[in-house]
Amino acid sequence: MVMHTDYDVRWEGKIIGTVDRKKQVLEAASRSFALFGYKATTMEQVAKIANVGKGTIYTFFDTKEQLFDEILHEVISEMKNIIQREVDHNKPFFDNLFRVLDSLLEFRSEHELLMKLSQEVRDVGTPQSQEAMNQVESVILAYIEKEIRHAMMQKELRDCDPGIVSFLMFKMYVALTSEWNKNHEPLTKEQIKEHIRLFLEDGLAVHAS
Amino acid sequence: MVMHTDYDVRWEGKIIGTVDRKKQVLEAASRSFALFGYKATTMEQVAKIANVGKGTIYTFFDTKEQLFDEILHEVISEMKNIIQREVDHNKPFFDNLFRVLDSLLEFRSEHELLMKLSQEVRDVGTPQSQEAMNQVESVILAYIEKEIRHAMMQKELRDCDPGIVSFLMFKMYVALTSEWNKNHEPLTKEQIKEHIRLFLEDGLAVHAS
DNA sequence: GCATGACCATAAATCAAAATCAGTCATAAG
DNA sequence: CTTATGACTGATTTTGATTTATGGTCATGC
Repeated sequence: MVMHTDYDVRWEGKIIGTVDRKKQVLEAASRSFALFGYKATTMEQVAKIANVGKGTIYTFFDTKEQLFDEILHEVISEMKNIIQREVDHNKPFFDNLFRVLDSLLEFRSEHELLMKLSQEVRDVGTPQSQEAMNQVESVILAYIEKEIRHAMMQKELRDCDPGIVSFLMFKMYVALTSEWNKNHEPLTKEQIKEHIRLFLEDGLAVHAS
Repeated sequence: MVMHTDYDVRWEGKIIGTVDRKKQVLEAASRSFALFGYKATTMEQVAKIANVGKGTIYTFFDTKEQLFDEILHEVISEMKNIIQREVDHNKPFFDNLFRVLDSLLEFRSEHELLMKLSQEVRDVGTPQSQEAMNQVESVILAYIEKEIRHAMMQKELRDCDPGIVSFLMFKMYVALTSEWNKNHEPLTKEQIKEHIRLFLEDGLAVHAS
């Protein structure tokens, strides 16, 4: 069954546009979740922003949680697209890694939602935001792990446990991009990349040569 | 002014022992803080365990916080001792690092208190436990940073920013010893050391040789 | 036929009463 | 006399009863 979501907008009898109510709702909810987090976003507020009656939202989404999930999966999907776009298996592992990091750091809209959700996890511990962050984390970890396996096969990386190493790489990234900022001036993108290179690519020790 | 803390314990007129009330209080409080955390430890409880009146505690310590601080500084001091005992500047940096890690992981009593406090930070966010963990963290960071500077001078380590690198090493350690356990089976001490070696000493990349 | 907002049940915020606890001090013990 | 003590106090936290807010429904009207 296909549901109508488009309606003509008329003025003096003439069609001057169409309005996709579902899209309106999704956009309003996106902005609200990114701005206020999951808990502080109310369905009435979303309806107001979307210029729709509250009941209308429930013709598209069964619950608040489903609406949130749809938006979250959009974000995750967008992240996967970025990754796929940037990864080129003809190029070296570290090239791909840094290009993906760069691109991910660019995407404001994704970042705003994720930052707000991780703040909500710290401050109130909303289960839905907790769960959302877990999902995002596991998507990222799965990508890194896959790439590590590939690079290991290509003998670009040493033999290692991809699960543990991907976990460590992710934690390192989070440490540099967000935990460091709690007590220090934020690092530049260049500093972040340089330190990831130092640990992953070169190693810290001076080797006999 | 010197305060009495020792008293003779007599039986049928004969001295059969002495009791150091301050030591009793410190021991009781140590166990209680490690078992229940800062907030859930009450002064009355400490008095009960120590077999003293509540008022007696206040002849040695002005406040609950001061009592806690004294115990915390004992722990920190013990950690510094361990470090000093294990570090030998004639040996390589990574040797020292791993020996210190080993010894720190042994010390049950220290670990119990610190684990309880970090749980308290997550679960209730008691300011005193927050502050305590910050102090411990900065002691550890200061040690790592000092050792990194020394190793850099000895040309054992590459040129790097000691502040950022010590921060990353610490975060890596925490990731391996405690964050990993939230979703996986704990790693063995050997696995932990092996991965720290992989990242810090060797680097992950296969280098042309 | 579809959007809507008043409506309902439940979950969250509020607030006052009750309980707890850090810290004091008058008294007891030695 | 000196020191230990636990009943006491005021401030803070917990509790639970009441109010408010919110997710979700549905009868109405456009």
